Amino acid sequence: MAVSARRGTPLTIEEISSTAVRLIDEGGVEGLSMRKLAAELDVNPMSLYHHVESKEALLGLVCATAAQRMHMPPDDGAPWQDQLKALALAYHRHAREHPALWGYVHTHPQLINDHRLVIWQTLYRILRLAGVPEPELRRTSEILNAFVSGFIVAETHGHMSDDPEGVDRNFDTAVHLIINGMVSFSA
Amino acid sequence: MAVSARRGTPLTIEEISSTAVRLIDEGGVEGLSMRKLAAELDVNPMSLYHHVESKEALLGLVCATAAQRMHMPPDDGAPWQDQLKALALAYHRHAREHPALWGYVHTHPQLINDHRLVIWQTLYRILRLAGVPEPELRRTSEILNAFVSGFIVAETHGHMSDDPEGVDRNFDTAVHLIINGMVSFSA
DNA sequence: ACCTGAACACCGTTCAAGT
DNA sequence: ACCTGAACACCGTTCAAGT
Repeated sequence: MAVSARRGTPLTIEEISSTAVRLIDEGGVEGLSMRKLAAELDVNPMSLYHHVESKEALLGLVCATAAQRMHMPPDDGAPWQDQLKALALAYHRHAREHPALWGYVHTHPQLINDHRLVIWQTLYRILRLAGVPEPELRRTSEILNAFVSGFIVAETHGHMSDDPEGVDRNFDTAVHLIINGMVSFSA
Repeated sequence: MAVSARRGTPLTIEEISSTAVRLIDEGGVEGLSMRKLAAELDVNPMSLYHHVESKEALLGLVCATAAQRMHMPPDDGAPWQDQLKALALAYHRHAREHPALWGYVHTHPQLINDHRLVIWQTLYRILRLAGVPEPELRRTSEILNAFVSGFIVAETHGHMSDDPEGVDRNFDTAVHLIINGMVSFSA
């Protein structure tokens, strides 16, 4: 059988990807090396290159994997303000689970640039509901995404001072600021 | 004279720092290595460690250097909306000069966390003008900074689709959104 | 098909030695 | 005081060889 001498099972991309996600969660993107990942999988470093073209490709895969784990709020018929807030909360929860990965995606946005992704479609739907005209959808969603990402990266990297009145007050303020800005924008 | 065998002059921190800024501008943060920097300075790699404790410390120095080059708009007595926009423009211009460094600072915010820095003091002044109460100044400025940084990182990393009606329309929209949000916030 | 070991060209950094 | 060369423990990746 063409099977590793050190393991019983052959490698799978899922195994590689989810182990990489875990290592990054634990030690940051700069803490991940092909060699450490291979050791964690109990495999020769070079075996990885049979499933992944390069470290950069691996990181792309890892970002895609993490993005798929993000769970979008359904269309529950609520007002757009509430749905936008729910979406922001989904970002927030996901970012807290994978802070290091979030920072990486934010500075390597090619990895999430595909506007067919659910996350963009959800944002489009909510912005339509808010009355944003069709040709402005892309622009507007990119801006909102950048704002929320910026906030979350700052927060997960400790750039947000704690508020004595509650941990999530900064986040609430940020979301309210955006929503208020949108309201007076469409008026 | 205790002078390098390869150069006429001894190294200075300024020389190290500004050369590092240039290398990062040219090839990104991951393109900078101590060895390349030393080669660029025509010096032995180990000489750098006499002026800088580690690569991480060097990057801190580099961020500080770049931040000092950022030129703040003066208090010209204009309405807060205009001054806030002018400040955002200053960010924008600076980010376009050092895009790689901006991404790095944004994910390593310890480097700019000091609220005594001019940039924070300028933001505080404008927010006071906008009627933000004193105990909310820090929170509010952190949020706005995160928004604008998020936008600029997205933009400088190619995450913003081009607008046929003008390059800066996305930026204008973003700034207007924030200002409108602030207006209805204080009302 | 899938895995491996040796090798190459790089890293950051320590340390003892030079002037 | 400032600089250097050799060395150590790491990297990502190529390539020819194994099953």
